[in-house]
Amino acid sequence: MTTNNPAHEIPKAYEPSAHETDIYKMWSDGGFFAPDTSSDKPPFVIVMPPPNVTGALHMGHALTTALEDLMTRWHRMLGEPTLFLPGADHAGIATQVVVERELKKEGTTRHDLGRDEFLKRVWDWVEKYGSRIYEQNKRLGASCDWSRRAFTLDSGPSRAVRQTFFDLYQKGLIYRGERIINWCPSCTTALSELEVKYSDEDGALYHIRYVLEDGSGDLVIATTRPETLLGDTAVAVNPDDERYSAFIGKTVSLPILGRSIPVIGDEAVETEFGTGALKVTPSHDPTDFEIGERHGLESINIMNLDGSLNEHAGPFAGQDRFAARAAVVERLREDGLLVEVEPYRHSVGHCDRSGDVVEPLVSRQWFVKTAELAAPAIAAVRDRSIKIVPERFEKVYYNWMENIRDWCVSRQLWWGHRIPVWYCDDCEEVNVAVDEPKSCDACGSVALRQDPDVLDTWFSSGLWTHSTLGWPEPTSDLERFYPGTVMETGYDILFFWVARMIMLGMFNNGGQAPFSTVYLHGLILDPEGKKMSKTKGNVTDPLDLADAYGTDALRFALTTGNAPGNDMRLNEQKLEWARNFANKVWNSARFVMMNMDRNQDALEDWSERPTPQHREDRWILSRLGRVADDVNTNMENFQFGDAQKTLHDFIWNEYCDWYIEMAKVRIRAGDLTPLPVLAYVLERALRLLHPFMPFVTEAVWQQLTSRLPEPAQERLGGDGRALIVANYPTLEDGAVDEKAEGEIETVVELVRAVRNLRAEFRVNSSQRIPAVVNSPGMADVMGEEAAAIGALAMIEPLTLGQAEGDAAASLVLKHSTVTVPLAGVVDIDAEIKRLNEELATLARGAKGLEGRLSNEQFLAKAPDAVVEKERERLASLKERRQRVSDILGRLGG
RNA sequence: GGGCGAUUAGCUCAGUGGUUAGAGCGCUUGCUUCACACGCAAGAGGUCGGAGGUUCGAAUCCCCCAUCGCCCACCA
Repeated sequence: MTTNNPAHEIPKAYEPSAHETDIYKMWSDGGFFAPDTSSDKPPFVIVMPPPNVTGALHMGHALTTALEDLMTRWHRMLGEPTLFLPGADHAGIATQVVVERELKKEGTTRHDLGRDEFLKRVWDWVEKYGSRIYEQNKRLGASCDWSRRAFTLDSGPSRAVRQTFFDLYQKGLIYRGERIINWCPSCTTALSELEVKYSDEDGALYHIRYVLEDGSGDLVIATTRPETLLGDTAVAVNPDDERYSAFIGKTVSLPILGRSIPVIGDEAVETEFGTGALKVTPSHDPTDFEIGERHGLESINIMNLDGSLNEHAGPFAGQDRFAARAAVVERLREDGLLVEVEPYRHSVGHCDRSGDVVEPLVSRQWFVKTAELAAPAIAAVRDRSIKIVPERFEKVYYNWMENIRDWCVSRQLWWGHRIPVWYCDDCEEVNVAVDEPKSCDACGSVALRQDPDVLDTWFSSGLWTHSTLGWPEPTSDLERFYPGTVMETGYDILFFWVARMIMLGMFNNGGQAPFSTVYLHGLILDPEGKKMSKTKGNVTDPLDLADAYGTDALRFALTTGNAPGNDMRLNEQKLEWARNFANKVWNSARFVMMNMDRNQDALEDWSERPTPQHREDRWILSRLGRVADDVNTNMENFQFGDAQKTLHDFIWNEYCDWYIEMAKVRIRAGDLTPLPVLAYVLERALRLLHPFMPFVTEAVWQQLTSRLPEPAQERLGGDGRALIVANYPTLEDGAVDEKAEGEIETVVELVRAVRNLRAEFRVNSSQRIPAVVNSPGMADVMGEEAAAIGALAMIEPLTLGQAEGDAAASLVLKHSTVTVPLAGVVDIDAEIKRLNEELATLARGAKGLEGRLSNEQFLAKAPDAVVEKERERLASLKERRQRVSDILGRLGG
């Protein structure tokens, strides 16, 4: 990092790559990322959603990191101990699939390797690639406490998993049962409801005839999965359906297999759908499973775990499910039992990971009883102990939580937390324990076998807010940093993760919610508004963008200009806009430092608010104070986009376009009093901007503050003399001066008016013109600012007073009238026309206001302040109208 | 079948009751002004998706409708 270069040697454009690495190292070496544990202030804690350990950083991660880091940095600068805790998730299925794919290339499988050898391979993989995601987050400037980084399979979080399982079991909230679950034949594991994604697909509705055994007729059923008829154990009709009520109690012969199955009546059957008769396959359909339970039907599983049919499928045993479907249909056709094949679009479930079609089937799995856990989690949001931003997601949360179903947590995988259950071979006792038991609790036998399955990845993720802090041990971190402050993540994992964290966090911590605010961000979409996905090939790598535009630009672009929870399209223009802003900051500093270096002798200590020498100084200081106040308010309300927009506009439009330009006029005239104000306001602006653009602000700040005497440097930057730990500005750092604000507003209006006239009359940009400013109430202001106005509007000479002569163009402003005598340039007729138009506009405005002010209802019901404001507006409009008609009179219009 | 969101300038988006609705990009015009062409200055461009209602006052609140997107839901 170059901190002491003379300003004229500073490059004209900000080059992110020349600074980012060094600055990050400086922060890291300085120890600024770790929370100050000596502080008495309540800490700010944000636990990073752990990315998949095998994954690469995508746009969603970049957004998460940008948002979490800006919150963290703001709180750090407020002097709060801040903990931004990073980590990674073992991501059960995802990781296992990746390694299995590797094995396949080598021509082997995990089964060939065996469990231990396979797990070794996965760990090797994690060793090799697991730190990639951390490095990527560092490139984004994440001010995480890396000394506390956690991995879900670390011993601490693993113990937390076993302890939670044990506690849930003790309270009867976890059980093992035979239930219908979603099975992925590719991953050969059970899935939870959430891991199944449904999509509408074209298929067929097969109408199949089931013949009554007493020869009295037949029933036609409709199904989308004809192969499952091999597992049918009944045919059901609605008991109120007159077409079929006579059949209830009879038996039909199951096509192909010829088994005798009963016709039953059940309310669940919709008379309207299909033929009104339903084949019942309790083993392979959730509705059928329930019907089976109600009627005590046998449940015949016809499928192997790889999706092929098993011995119960008779002639189709061994065939894959889709081949079997075709074969069954063919056989039905041959048997004359296929009545109709109706094209049919219906919803098909796919595995979230493999994309394979999911099969519902009955299987023995572990389930978490969620209703009891959900109740306090719902209450926590209702009583506002947890606030969801934006609020509309609370409704979504309630809806899901209030209809929550038991959570299948066992997975038939090898990579993950193995279920802490040991079965006794001798007495069949189920031993649930935190640590591996030596012998069976019931009979003392040592013939124990641990459950081969692992837990759903989201089970350990659900403990993340406290397992990372040492729970169940009563560590000082747990004591100090639980509950956390904000949980920031995408709305797409509200159910997967947030809901479960709230449930398990409260369960494990005596009902204490794991965080007080949930901030949900939207999705980053491609420029066409499409979701980014690998298969679509429209994925942009955030680090490529960071390379091209700088990390600050990427972060700024991702977090500005959209509201919480809304999706955002990202395009190059937006990144350019953000990059340009970083460059603007860089160059404004370059200007200030060049002037400081040039006038070193005159430079005073500007580390504290300088005494304003001029109206402009009072104005920019006042604006600084207001902006600081606005930004802090927006931050408190999680309106990050607004905070950044406010800063962008202040720095660019007010500080650069007006204050610097006005200051130039004085500096050129040899008045150096703007220098301390320029430096001070820039320094405070850098602090304000730091959470959003950490690198460029730190780079500039280091160079700027190196131009202060040592003691002042200390005072500015805290112990470390780094912006990252400087205090965040407040209203007091400026000083609201409404008078100065109003007066400069008038000056700005005047300068703009003259520029406008110049452009309209196509006055050569280098030609200075004369102007007369008539501003009775503001004469002293105009006098004092005359030099600046003259320079900025290219006026020469600037005369105060009443204009004379008629070959002139005039603009009537709020507090002044400016007249530019441009003999030979101004077309008087056109000028009269223009003024008449303006008169009409003013008259229209006045008429509207008069109407409103003569409305009794308005006077009676609107607040006094509003009425008063309208009166003032009307008076001002009338006064301006008078001035315009005076000018018209002079011109003879 | 429910629910949510979006619909505002050519494009991408801010803006939740109080002047004449804002920004960036793009566009037009003029600037090699000693911080910045990743720049400066001036400008054009909108009946805020449609209809109705509440209100002194509606882009903003309510009702209905339309289009697009997302989420949830066991109709085989």
